[in-house]
Amino acid sequence: MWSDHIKYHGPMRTHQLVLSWIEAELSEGRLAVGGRLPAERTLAEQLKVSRTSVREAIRILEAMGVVRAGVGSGPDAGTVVISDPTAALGSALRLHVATQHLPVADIVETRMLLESWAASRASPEAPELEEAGKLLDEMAVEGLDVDEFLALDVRFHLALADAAGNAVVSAMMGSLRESIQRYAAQLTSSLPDWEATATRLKAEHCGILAAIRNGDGDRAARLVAAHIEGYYREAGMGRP
Amino acid sequence: MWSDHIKYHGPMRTHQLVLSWIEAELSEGRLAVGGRLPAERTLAEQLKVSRTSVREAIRILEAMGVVRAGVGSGPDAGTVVISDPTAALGSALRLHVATQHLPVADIVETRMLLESWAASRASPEAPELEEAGKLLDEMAVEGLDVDEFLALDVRFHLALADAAGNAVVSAMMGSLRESIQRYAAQLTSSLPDWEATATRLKAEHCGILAAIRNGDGDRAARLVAAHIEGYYREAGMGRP
DNA sequence: TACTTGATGTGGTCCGACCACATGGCCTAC
DNA sequence: GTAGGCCATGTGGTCGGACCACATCAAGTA
Repeated sequence: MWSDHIKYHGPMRTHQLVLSWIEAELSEGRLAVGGRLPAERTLAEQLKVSRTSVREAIRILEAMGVVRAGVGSGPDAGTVVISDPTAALGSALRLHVATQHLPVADIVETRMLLESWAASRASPEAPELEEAGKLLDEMAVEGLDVDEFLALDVRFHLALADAAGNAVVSAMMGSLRESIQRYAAQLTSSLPDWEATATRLKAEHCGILAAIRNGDGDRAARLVAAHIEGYYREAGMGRP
Repeated sequence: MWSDHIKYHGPMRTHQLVLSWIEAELSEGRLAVGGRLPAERTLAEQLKVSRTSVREAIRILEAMGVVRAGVGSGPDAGTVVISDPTAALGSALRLHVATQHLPVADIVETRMLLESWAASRASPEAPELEEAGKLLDEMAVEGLDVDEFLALDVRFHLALADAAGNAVVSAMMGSLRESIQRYAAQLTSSLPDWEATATRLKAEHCGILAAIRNGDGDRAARLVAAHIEGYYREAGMGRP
């Protein structure tokens, strides 16, 4: 006798009570990013629950990227509210990839979708493009090893995603990259000629950035899609 | 002296050790969906940690939609591995919306992006379209109240997303809807003429489904985008 | 045969203790 | 008067043990 879209959650467990209290505090604005939660022992007493349950709730919030816990005294101590959606989505996706219920191919496809949309929407004047340009300069120097190059590559792509100005898309992009990072590194090691690939990637990066700066979103989107698709194809994904 | 893309995680906390053990078991295939974790007390003894830490790890996995914990004996008891990515993404997004760091407008925009992509990619023969058609029939009957209609509407849209065959996109779609469900319900109550709106929505649903069945993905995508955008505009979002 | 009852094993909750850590103020030595 | 060391305080982190509610199953009983 329950509506379809309202799940029956049984008797609420204690840590969920704590969770909803904190979520309410956030929604009502009594708790904001940068603010601190009451100390665990205090909160336990206030809510008439055990410290154990409070801690379980905080663990969840921490895993969700909503809170950061620090020991000791001073500015870094206590449990403070942060906002890192990428952390939550990233570890969730990684775990579900581990269960083999999220195919890596679907993640790559989703990444192409989000990233080409972002490229087509990015404003030519977005400040993030500055950052992206600087990253390209860093990638251009000689003697970079593979890991360094890849780290810069990640940041370049994230900067492009940020330039579209949609926080949800940015967070999802970041988490997708994170969830398949290990996998991607593995792919890279199987490339026939890394130097050649790196040169090509750099050229494509420049093309993408130029297209965005010229206001040609459609072209940028096409280039991004080709860029990503080409990389994974060259690395031998999908067609074993 | 740590590479850019490898974060230094300080001394690993005990529950994280449990977490990585379980994640490894999943990755190595020793633990799969439907399988059960060792009992909390057993696992604690195996890993030489306290039951508290084991429980914290399990709490996180539960919040991530990776396991389900059940008391008592029998088939529903114990901690069993499931796979519900939507749960994780949904609560994460909802929490971050609460912190006001994820604008609702960005979520709506992302939903439009994902859903129109799904419509353009859906195969005309996808079995999910059967389901979608049945849902349209149910929505056509007279005397449905608003909540019932909305519940069917959600399922219709999710069915379309599933028809594209990308698990990541499906999960993200579901979580986006979940995270703004309360908000959407609030919007709906402010509609000037619900009956008229419902009639229009039903007509647009039929048009979308027909376009997909005809293999006209581009048209379907355009219709979906207009469908969603029109709804939120009519309800007064964005342009106050 | 049908019912009751207890043993067993599960997660759920709570408590009290101790640890490591970081700060701040007090107290001492110079 | 100042500089240094030291301890009180408060934070999260971990642990072990206890008890509860619940569901099943097997043994005993009517």
